[in-house]
Parts: sequence; structure tokens; C-alpha cells
Amino acid sequence: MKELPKIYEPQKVESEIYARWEASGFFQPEAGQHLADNPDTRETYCNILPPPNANGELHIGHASGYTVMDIFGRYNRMNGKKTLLLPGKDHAGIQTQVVFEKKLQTELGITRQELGRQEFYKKTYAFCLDRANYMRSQEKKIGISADWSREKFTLDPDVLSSALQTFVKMHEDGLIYKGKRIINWCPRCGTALSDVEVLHKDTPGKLYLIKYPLENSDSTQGGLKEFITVATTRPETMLGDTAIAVSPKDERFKTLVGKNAILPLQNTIIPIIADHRIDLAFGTGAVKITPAHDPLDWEIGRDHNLAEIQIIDEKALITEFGGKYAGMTTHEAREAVVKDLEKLNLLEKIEDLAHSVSICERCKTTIEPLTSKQWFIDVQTLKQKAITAIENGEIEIFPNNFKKILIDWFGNMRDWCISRQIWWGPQFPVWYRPKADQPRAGCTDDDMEMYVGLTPPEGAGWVQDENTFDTWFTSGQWVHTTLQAHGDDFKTFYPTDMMITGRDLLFFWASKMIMMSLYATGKVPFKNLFFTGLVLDKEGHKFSKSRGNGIDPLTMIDKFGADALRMSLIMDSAPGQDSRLYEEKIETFRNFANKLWNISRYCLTQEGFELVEEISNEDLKTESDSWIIRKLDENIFEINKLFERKQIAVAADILKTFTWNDFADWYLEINKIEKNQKVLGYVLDKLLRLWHPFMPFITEQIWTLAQQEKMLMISSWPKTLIWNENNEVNPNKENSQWNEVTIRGYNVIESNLKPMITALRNIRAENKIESNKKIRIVINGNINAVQEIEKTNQAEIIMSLRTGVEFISYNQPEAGLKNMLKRTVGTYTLLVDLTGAIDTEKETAKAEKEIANLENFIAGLSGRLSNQEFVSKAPTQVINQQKETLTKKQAELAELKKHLASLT
RNA sequence: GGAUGUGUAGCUCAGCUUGGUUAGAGCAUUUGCCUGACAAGCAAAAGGUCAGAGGUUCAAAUCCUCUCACAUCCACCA
Repeated sequence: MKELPKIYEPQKVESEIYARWEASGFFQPEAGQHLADNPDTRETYCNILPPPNANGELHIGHASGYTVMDIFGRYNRMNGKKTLLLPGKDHAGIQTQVVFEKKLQTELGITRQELGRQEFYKKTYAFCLDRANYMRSQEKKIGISADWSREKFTLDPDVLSSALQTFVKMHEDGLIYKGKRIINWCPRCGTALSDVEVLHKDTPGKLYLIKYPLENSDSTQGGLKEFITVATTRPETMLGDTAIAVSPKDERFKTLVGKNAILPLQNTIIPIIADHRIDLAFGTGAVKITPAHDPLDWEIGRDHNLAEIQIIDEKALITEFGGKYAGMTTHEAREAVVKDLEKLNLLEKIEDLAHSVSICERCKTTIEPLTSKQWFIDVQTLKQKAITAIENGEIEIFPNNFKKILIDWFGNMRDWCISRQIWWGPQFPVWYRPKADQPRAGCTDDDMEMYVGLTPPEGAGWVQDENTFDTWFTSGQWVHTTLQAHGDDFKTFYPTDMMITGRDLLFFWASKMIMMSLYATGKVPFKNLFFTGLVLDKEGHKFSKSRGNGIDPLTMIDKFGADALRMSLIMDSAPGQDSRLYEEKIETFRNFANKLWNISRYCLTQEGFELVEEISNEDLKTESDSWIIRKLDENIFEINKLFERKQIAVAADILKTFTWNDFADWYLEINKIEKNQKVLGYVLDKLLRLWHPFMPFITEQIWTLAQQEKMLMISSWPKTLIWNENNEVNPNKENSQWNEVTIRGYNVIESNLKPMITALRNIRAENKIESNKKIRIVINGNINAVQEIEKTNQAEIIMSLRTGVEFISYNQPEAGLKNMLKRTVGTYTLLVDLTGAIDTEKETAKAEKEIANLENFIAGLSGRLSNQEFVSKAPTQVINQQKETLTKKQAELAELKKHLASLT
């Protein structure tokens, strides 16, 4: 037997273990046929891993997600399923472009424009591959059992062509259109953004009240308004106003609707219109309409046939239509416009107003709404199909309440703008050339021939559309495109079983995957959709670079081990629920790993110890053997149930309690007195298997030290001996035998031995009996029961188990016992000889407190049992159980009262 | 404005789907221990009207309604 160090040192073994797993080939689903009786009909389990953005490194959120994915993956693999966890990386269009541009700027001092589009694309590609390599090494450190031979990148030609085919098909089906609409424009990134890529930030601002003179108004006469006052937060946009709108219900302006006003500064005539979308309670009730630069104005403009005048360009500068303000930034223009209005005495007042400003999700620049020609997906039918699939339960969502959120969101989803004007990303598979009779230069779209297809059409002069795809267009197809790229994988694994992603990607990604895969394949991409919460710091803040509160997963792995990090990420958290992470928390799981290590260290150093796969009734020699086997069985049963419900945190929690509080604290200690290597070997064998999905490294290491030939990662998941899936003892004979054999020992340990020992320890501690002082005890009870203690070797355990008992006598008449402390334990009375060391006052107080406690409890219980309604309506099982408890507690109470009397 | 989540021990959180044991864990605290694997440990203890109010029920931390507090998301913001 190899010498085991006192402390488990993950740093020394983890990378070697991972290398062994990888070399074994068992990360690949094709391997491991031996796990099933019939390899050809093996059930499958597939989880396409969410591809992290290939532009940086892993953060703690990735580590958290990967841990959950790997736990389910390993669990299913051990359950004999043909298991595939397919890894990959995302090119992450805008985000990567922003990151890489910054890098270019700081390292080389150049812009992407200076580099040129082609060169920029090439360099970014290389950058992504480099980052992907680094990130892959990080992912391995977390222990993820993914099939690296199938790893994919969203821009891999095979994956990409599947995704682009979907575009072509959608175009043929009329689900894609190119149109001039108002979109979110990021002036820094130089691209359109979809609604979800825009953040809203509450900012203090100003509301400007501007007077627009009425056309032909008579300024000298009363009765008629001379001006109409509008309210705006963006005065500079008035340069592009083409109307003023009021609510049709607004009595104040009724007479003005249909008349015209004069747009100050531009001196153009604009109509006053009525529209139901105007809130008469806000501002002055009259709104200036700038169709080219505001989403609502755009809609109103479209419905009233208003002209769109673009006065802000794609660099957020005022255009030639802005007259003398042309060339200014929007900020400069605002100041100038306000100053000029003041001079004209047209600025009524400026009020403070809190409102939210739209900013670019990636670079935080203020968004300019612009009208622009972009590609859109018509989502009407797609989203309906997604909603139907979710409602029909084709996708089960964890936690369940996210189902409603997702359905509601789909309901309000607007057409999806999929074109971006960035350079990093796949270009549209669309080609143009001027119609034959058109001059080459100065063509508009209408003068062009357009062709949609994966490869350029025959003939000369075709130029590819310069737009690139929204990242979510390709990543939204990740599930089916990755599988389609490899042999029969699509046929074998689709629809996949599981998708695990952060709840922050609900709208961005989860929704797109469901729509896109449903369209492309006719089936849902996954049967289960599991959301993890966000990982927060100790104060409940998000981790962020600016806050500097990040916890680097690699540093933590280095310090505490991958298993400890994994445990700390999944414990104490429910699906979709945020959780907090901090070093002390990881440390407690490092400590637990060490506990498991030392448990194994004890077992492995026992004479003739080995891991035992199967056990029979005859191997149970003592009550404690029966107890631990039954307890283990209960735990396996519960854990299986919890895995089905995706409650892995609870599963790990009860397993931890069993491992530490039952197996280590009690069984191992008893085992030192009553050796039974077979049971020891059986329980440790099961523990290692059960812990493997959660803590793969340490369990595999111990497994190896126990000289197992096969690897733990492909060993089979433990089965219960006693219970069936209905939480009943299986009627089959073997199971009921196990039930009979174990139940007595279970009761003996749980209700007699453990409480008796605890009571003794308690008495010693409370009475401050020195640790080396031996005590004598008397155990009273009915004759049979007392004989039982002797027969089942409990006496020896009591005397040996750090209770300092040197002599036990049985059934002594209490009258003759002076100075004895008394405790009622189960059906026994325990008397402890303290030879005058009793602190009577303290003991009296304790007894009184305990009596009060018991009386209270008994009152409640007997009240319930004498309640006719309870007796007639509650299930008999519950009634019997409570009757039993009542009898027990009444006996205890009587004993306690006697004890109290003897004290005073 | 709409939605969702959270509120349980000093702190961080499980448990609630499916109501039934005197409500659990870790950290922190008090006390005693280097006891045969583990001081990253062992043992004993203290600490909670399960946010508040009402309801359903024989029975509520758990189901329903309302209120309060906090958080997040979505929409609007002229």
C-alpha cells in the first residue's frame, strides 16, 4: 500500500489525472460500450456546451456553468448512457471586435481602419484561435469531461455553412427582409444593434420646453395661441422635426390639430397632428416629431406619412440637413440650439428630468436611433412555434418560473435585426451587381441584381454584401450546427438532453436557440433547459473589472483544488438563483475534500482492505453494519431522486452529511472496535462513485490508490439494495430481505446507541469531568432490552467510544444509587456515577428546563391526538407515528420528574 | 408601468415543487480535547415567534390572498 500523505494536495495530482482521462478516450461517447449490456441500444445523453467568447479567459461564471454541466455529464455517463459533452468557442462579433480594437490601440497604436478590413479580420481570427487555446487549458483545469475531438468554433467552415444555409432557406421562405427602419446605432462601433444589445441607464437630464410659433398666427390678438410649446430632452433633434403631435383627446389643442407651425431655426412649416400614442399628461402634451431619430416618432411618421430628415449621421455628427449646425457633435449642437432659441426668446424653460439613456451593451457609448437599411428576420411565426413548443412541455425549464418569463418575452418580441456593420464576423451570403442597363457607379439597391446563396453566382461583377451577422444568429444555431458537422452525431444526439446556461442569457441566447433550431430542424434543440444564477461576491455585487472584485478560477484552483472550487460553486444554491462566492467558502470545501481523503486514508491502511462492489446479507455482522448500509441505501435513493429533479446542490448536501456525520464520525469510530473490512470497503466504494460527479479529481485519485483497474469515471452508478423508485421496499424477495436485515440495526444505532453516547459525552462536558477520569454507569430498562445491549456489543462500544466509561452495570434498583446523574435515552435510563461531583443547582435547572420543554411538546401532541378531526382525517401512518412518540415522551417525562425529585 | 425573485440562527444560505420528526448546514461564538484517518480535526453547547397580517387545512416555513422591505429583468421616458 502506497503511503498516503496526511493532507490531500490537489495541485500534485489534478493535471496528471486529467491527462489520464483524456488519454483513455472515455470523454468520447463511442467509448465505454462495456457499460451497457447492449452497446448498440445504449441511451444517449448529450449536452452541447455553451461556447464562451474566444476573446479572453474564463471567469468564475464559466467555471460555475461548466461544473453543473460536468456533474450531469458524469452522472449520466456512469449511468451507462452514451454521453457527449461537446465543447466550443464563439467568435462573439461585436464584443471581440471591441476587445481586439482596444488591444490594437494599446499595443500598436493603430485603428482597425488603418489596418484595413481584410488584415483586421485575419489578425482577429488568429487572436481568437490563440485565446481559444488558452481557454481550453483553463476548461480542462476545471475537470470538464468534454469530447475535445469534437470541439468547434462558430466560424469553422462546416458549422458556419450550416448556419448560413438557414439564412438562405429563411430568405426563400420569405422570413427575411431588407428594409429601411429605425434601428439602434452605436456611433463608436459603427453598427446597428438589436434591441437586446442596448442597455438603459438612468441618468439625470433636462427637459427643454420650446415654443414653436404657429403659422399665420396673430401675435397681437388674444384668444388664439401664438405658440405651441413642446417638451423634449434632445433639443438638437428639432432640426429634423417634421410634425408636432398631440393626443386626440387633448381639449387644449383641439383647435390646433390640422393647422401648421413654424419650425424655429430651420424655418420650415410643419403640421400639427393628432395621434393616440401621445400621453397628454406628460410635458406640455405636445410632442415634436423627428421620424429619423426616435423609434416612436418613426412609427408615428410612418403612419402619418411624414418625411424623414436625417440630421445626425453615423458618427453622431450633424448632417448637411442641419443647416448651420452641420458638422457639430450632437452635444455641441444641443448647446448651440439652446443658445439660439434663447436669443429668439423661444425657450420657455428648462426642467430637471430623470430619464434613461440607451447605451451600447459592449462599449457603453450612447446609442443614436437612426433610420438605416438593415436585414431583419420576421419573427411572427418563429416565435409562435417556440411558444407552442414550450407550452407543450417539449422543453422542460429549470427553474420552472422562467418558463413564463420566456413565453411573455417571446410574445413581445419584435423583428430581429441581424445585420451588423462590423468587420469581425461572417458576411451575408448575398451578392449584388448592377443591372445591365445601369452605370456602375452610384447604384442604389433598386438598380442592383441580388443573389442569395452560399457561393457567388456565375458571372462577373458580383460583389458580396458587406454586412456581417449578429453573433446570436450563428450561436443561436449552435446546437444543431455542431452536431451536423460530425458524422451521424445529429441523428444520434438530436434533440439533445440538456442545455445549461446563465440566466442572463435567457433572452439573448436561449430564446434564439429555440426559434432557430425549431426552424432549421423542425425539432426543439434540447429537452431540458437549466439556468444557473449569477455568481456574486461576498457583498452580493456582480464581479466586474472596474470594481476589481473578481475571483479568478485558476487562482482558486491553485489554492484550494478544482474539486473544492466546483463544490463551492454549486452548493447552497438553487437553479436560477444567484449565489455568493468568497474564499472562506471555497476553503470549507477544501476542508471537506481533505476529510474525504482522510476517510480513505483510514480505510486504505486497514489490514486487508479493498474496495468492494457487491455485498450480501451475510456480510453484515453487527448492528452498526446494518445501520450504515441502510443509511447509505437511503442516501443513494434520495440522491437519485434529486438528480432527476436537477437538485444537485441538495444531493451533494445530504451526501456530505452522510459522509462526514454518519460514516466518518460514527461508523469509522465503531469500526475501530468492531472491524468489518467488507462493509468498510463497500461503503467507501459507493461513496467514491457518488462523489465522483461533484469531485472528480480526488475521487479518481483515491480510486487509483485503492488499486482499481478500471477508471472511476466509467464505473457504474450505485444501485439501491432496498428501495424501488416508488419509495417502497421492493416486493421482490431480495430487496425485502435487505429491508428486514437492516432495519433492526438501524433502529438500535439511531435510537439507542448514538443518543446514549451523546448523553454521556454531554454529562461529562456539562459537569466538567476531566478527560482522563473514568466513570461508572448503570443502564436500566426492561430485561430483554438490557440483554440486547450486552448481546449486540453496544456496551463495549459505549466504553470505548471516547466516553470514558470503565464499568457498566445493569438494572440496579435506583433507591440504592446516590449521587447518580440520570438521563432517559430511548427506552433506557442511564445513570452516571459522579461520586459527589454533581452541581445540583445546575442539574436542577437543566432538568426543569427539559421538563418544561417536554411538557410543552406533550401537550401539543396529546392535544392533536385527542382532536377528533385529526384522528379521523390524518393518515393512519401519521397518527401511529405520533402516538408512538407520545408514549416515549411521556415515559421520559416521568423519569425526569423522578430525577428532579431526587435532586432536591 | 409590467414581471420575476428574495426575506429562515450574528453572517452566507439550503429546505417550499409533493403540508405531517421539537426547522438544517457552513462560517462566526462558548467550552473541553493533538483521542488509533483527519487541528484543514474531534467532542459538547448556545443561537431561529421561518418578514408581517389574514385565509385554506385535523395540521402551514411549505399552499392561497394582502401588506412591507430588498434585488433583478422588461417596457416607457417627447
